[in-house]
Amino acid sequence: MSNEAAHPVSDSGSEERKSLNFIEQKIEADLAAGKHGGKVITRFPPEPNGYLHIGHAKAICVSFGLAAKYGGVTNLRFDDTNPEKEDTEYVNSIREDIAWLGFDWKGGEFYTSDYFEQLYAFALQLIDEGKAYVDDQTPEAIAAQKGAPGVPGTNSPFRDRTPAENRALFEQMRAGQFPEGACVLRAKIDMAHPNMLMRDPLMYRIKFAHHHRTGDAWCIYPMYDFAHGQSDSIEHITHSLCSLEFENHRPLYNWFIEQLGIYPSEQTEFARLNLNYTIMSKRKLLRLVQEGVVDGWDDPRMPTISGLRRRGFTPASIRNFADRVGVAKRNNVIDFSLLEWALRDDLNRVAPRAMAVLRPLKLVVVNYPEDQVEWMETVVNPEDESAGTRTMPFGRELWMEQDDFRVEANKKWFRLAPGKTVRLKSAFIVEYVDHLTNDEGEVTEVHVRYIENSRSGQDTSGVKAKGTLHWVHAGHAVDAEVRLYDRLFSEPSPDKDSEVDFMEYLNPDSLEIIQGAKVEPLLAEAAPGITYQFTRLGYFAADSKHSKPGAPVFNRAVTLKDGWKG
RNA sequence: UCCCCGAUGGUGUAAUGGUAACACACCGGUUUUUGGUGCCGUUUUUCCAGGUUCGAGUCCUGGUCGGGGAACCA
Repeated sequence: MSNEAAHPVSDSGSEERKSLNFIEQKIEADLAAGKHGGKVITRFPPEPNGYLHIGHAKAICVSFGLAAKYGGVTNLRFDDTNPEKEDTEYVNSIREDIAWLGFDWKGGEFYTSDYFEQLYAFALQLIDEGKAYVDDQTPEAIAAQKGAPGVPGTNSPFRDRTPAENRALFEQMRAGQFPEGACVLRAKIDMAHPNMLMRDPLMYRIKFAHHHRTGDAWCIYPMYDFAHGQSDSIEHITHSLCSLEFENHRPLYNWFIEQLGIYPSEQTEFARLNLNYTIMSKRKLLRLVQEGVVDGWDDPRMPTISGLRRRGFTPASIRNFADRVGVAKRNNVIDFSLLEWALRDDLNRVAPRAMAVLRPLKLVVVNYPEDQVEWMETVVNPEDESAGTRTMPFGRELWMEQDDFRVEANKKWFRLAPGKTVRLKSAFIVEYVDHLTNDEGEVTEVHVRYIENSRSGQDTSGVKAKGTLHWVHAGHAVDAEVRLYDRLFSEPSPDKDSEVDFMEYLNPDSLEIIQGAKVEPLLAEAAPGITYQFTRLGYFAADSKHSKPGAPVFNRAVTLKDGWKG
């Protein structure tokens, strides 16, 4: 059960929109030119070394979305060439997150490690053609020979080994006859190339590490640059979309494909998503988890997909967000408010409404019979008639929100105060009678009188109430814990300053836990996966980790927009 | 120092040589039994200098500014 299951959302972007982003323009040009046999196959290539975040969500929406738009498919490929960092746990979470977002990898599920044998054969091919060599130098020596931007590098003394010699050496590398670090396989390109990545880049290194899929079958592993393009090529990926940081890699990507004479996949780069008041680096997110600053990768304050899910975000809202963000090559920082807007926009249409009082204040309807309970009918969602109606118990003793009462108030105050009259949502209009205070001067109880013929839907009283309050019947109320979240960082760009640790910018008030909130009976069994609108408060979802039937724990996904300038 | 990429309101994204537009944010109004939603509206924009052209955000040249670029990471 989820908001989306109950209300299938037609995907955004369906409305006519003439303008195409630069990748769509390229694809249409390619299609028009009959390139790639008129096909569009994309891929999403996560390294299984962490959890997916909202930045990946954008990339997923772009790669899967574009393929779908042009009648193609998308492959999911786990880029697992570094066994020391990768794990099956991450593979599973990545699968779950992509599926939850609403995409399926019709093209298939692949692993770069599936291609290790093929990649090895490619390496031998280059060796035999004199385009790759085994280098016995230390990492330090190789780095020193790289030169610098503007300064040409120098050739390795091992650069001119014969193909036969290189082949024998490389075979020995695979056979485990050399220790880690003893040698590497390098492409023979140009040590004076202006692009540093073209200065005889490493293709293979020795690692006696256990791989999550191939186990101990290999002790040499290909580097990213020698694996990614060829993997795309093997899968006949037509449009390999990635982030800007790989622009400098494109010449290398093309070089390997050209030298090998294999399927000409093409790489196109676009700007990754940046969101203010948060961080996107996997390494930093991991630190938040490891240092216990948050409650795991799926803490509702985390920008991870699992965190957003736990917080109460819907897949449709994230897809819509990605759509609004757009695709371009310019570096960008998106306002967090756009994400919140996307959530509200979706939830306003699909979220069932419910009554909850976060900070309860006793409200006594003094002229209402002591033992009487009436079940008031109300709509489940005013934006969706098909959602129907439900009933809520009403009686003499109710809970109201502390924030909705003031002892002193001016004309702009629409809520309850001495002399004021308000509507109790879906029930009666009530007028102030008096209130009680304790020794500290705090208000402990508010007394009102209800107007009998003002019942919701059958109001003949003629009385006007400017404000409408939410409430819960005391006798039927269920206690709940409610967790209110604010942005995790108080600084728009927590990693703006390399001198300052981003942890310095943590927002100390990013989580507020409220015990003893009072919610209407139907919320007692609320299940994670469905996000409710708590009337006048915001959108809330039961917490998947801590909520239990009868003892619910709610996460606030986002507040309602508050237009009150009081 | 060299290579690559980018520059349009506060933030994003369009305009594909022909009136700079859309969304978010902001501000104001209106509707409302959610101070929500909806609806209407205000404010704010082409980095600089030359050039081509009847006409330049768009093309050319130079500059400025910003981002990326050396890993036995991806």
